Amino acid sequence: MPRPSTPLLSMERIRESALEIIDTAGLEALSMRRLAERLGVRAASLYNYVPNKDELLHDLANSTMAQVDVSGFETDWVTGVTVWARSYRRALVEHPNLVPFIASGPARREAALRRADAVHGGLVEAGWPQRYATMIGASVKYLVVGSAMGSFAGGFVDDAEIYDERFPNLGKAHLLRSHATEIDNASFELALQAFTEGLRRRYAELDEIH
Amino acid sequence: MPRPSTPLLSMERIRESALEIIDTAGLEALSMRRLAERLGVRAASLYNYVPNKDELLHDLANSTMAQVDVSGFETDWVTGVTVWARSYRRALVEHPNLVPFIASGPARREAALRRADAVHGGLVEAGWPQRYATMIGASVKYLVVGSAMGSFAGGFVDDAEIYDERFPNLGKAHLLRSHATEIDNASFELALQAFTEGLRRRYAELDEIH
DNA sequence: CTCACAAAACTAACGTCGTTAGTTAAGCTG
DNA sequence: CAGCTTAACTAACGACGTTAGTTTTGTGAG
Repeated sequence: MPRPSTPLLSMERIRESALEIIDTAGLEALSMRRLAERLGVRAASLYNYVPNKDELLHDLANSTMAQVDVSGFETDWVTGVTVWARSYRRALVEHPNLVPFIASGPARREAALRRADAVHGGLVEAGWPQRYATMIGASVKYLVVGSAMGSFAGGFVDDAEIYDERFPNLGKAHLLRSHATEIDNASFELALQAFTEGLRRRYAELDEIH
Repeated sequence: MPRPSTPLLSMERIRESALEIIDTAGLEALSMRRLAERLGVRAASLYNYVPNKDELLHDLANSTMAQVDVSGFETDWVTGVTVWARSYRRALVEHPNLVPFIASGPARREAALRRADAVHGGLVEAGWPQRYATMIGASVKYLVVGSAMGSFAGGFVDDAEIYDERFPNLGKAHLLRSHATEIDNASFELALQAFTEGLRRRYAELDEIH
C-alpha cells in the first residue's frame, strides 16, 4: 500500500513506540523491524523519518536530556547542584534501559552540552575555581549515571535461597527488591547530601585562603 | 581440519581475545564470528568452550569483579570503603566498554555477591544500622559505576569549534581530553572524599543518640 | 592392541538484524 | 492535467547468534 491518504508514521509516533519497546523489553530488544511492526508498517518505511537506528537513539537521548533543570544556579550553587542532580536523575530513571546508551559515547548532544555549560558557569560564578567546577560537574554526573543505571536494590533476585547461607550479611537481600525504588531514592539522596556537605567545607576553606 | 593434535583454543585465549576486541573496538564490536577469526578458527568452534555469547560476557564480568579488594574493612569502615571503592573503580576502568554490561542485569555474579556481602558486613560490624549499610554500599557503587563508565573528560570532543561561542563556559572543554584520565581520577577522588567526609559526620551523630 | 567414545575442529543452515535499491501510487504544485 | 515529491512497499545483501550434523584425532577400557 504505497503513499496512504494520511501518513501512517510521524516522528512523534516513532519516538513513542521506540521508548515503549526500550522500557518494557530492554535496549537490545529494540529493532527496526520490531518497531515497524508495532507501528503497523514495514521496517524500510522508518527510514523516511530517521536516518538510521543510531540517530534514532541519539534523538531519544537528546529529548531525555532536555528535561534536566539547571535553573537552580540562579539561587546559589548548592541548590543549583541539588536541583540539577535530582532532575537529571529523574529524567534518566524514567528510561533506565536507555541510560547505558546515553552515558556512553562522546558529548556531542546539544541538550547535554547546553546543560553542562550552565552548570560549569554557575559553579565558577559562585566562586569555585575552574578546576573544581569541572570536577564537581563530573562527580555529580557519576552519581546520577551510576544510580540511574545500577538500581542497586532492584538488582537483587527475588529468591531467598540464593543469598542464604553463602552470603550471611546479605541474608535479607531478596527483600530489597520490593522497595527497590525507595531504597535507590534514599541512597541517592544520602550520597548527594553527604557529597554537598563535604563540598561546603571545601568551599569555606576556599574563602579562608584569600 | 577437524580435531587438531594440539587444541587451537582455550578458555584463556578466548577470554583474552574477547577483551582485546571489547577494549579496542567496543562492546558492540564483539561478535562470535569476529572473535573466532582473531583466533584462527570458525565461530561454531567457540561453542565447544562457551555455552553462548551472554555467558562469555558474564564470565568476563565475573573475572573483572574478582579483582575488587574488600580487605580494608578489617581496619575500619572508612578505609574499608575507600579501599573497596578505589579497587572497584580500578577494575572497571581497565575495561570501560564492558562496564555497561557489568552494571546492568541482576546481581547473580558470584564474585560481586561475595564482595557485596563483605561490604555490608563490614559496615554493620562498624556500627552502621542495616539500612545505612545498604545505602552506603549503593552510593559507592553509584559513584564507581558512574565514573568508570562516563569518563566525563574523555567524553568531550577534540575540536574547539564545537564548544566555542555557543557554549562560553565550556570554551576550553576540548582541552579536557588530553588529560582526561587525570581529571577523571581527581574527580572521583574528590567525590569519594567529600562523600566519606559527609558520612563521618553522620557517624558521629549516630553515637550521640545513644 | 584394539575399539569405542569423547573432544575439537569443521560446513551448512535457520531466522533475525540494519540498511539500501528500486517500485508504486497518492498528493501537491505549476 | 502534467510532473515532482512523499510515503509506503518488496527484495535483497551481508553480518549476526546459534544449532545440527560431520569428520578426524586422541584416549581409556577390555
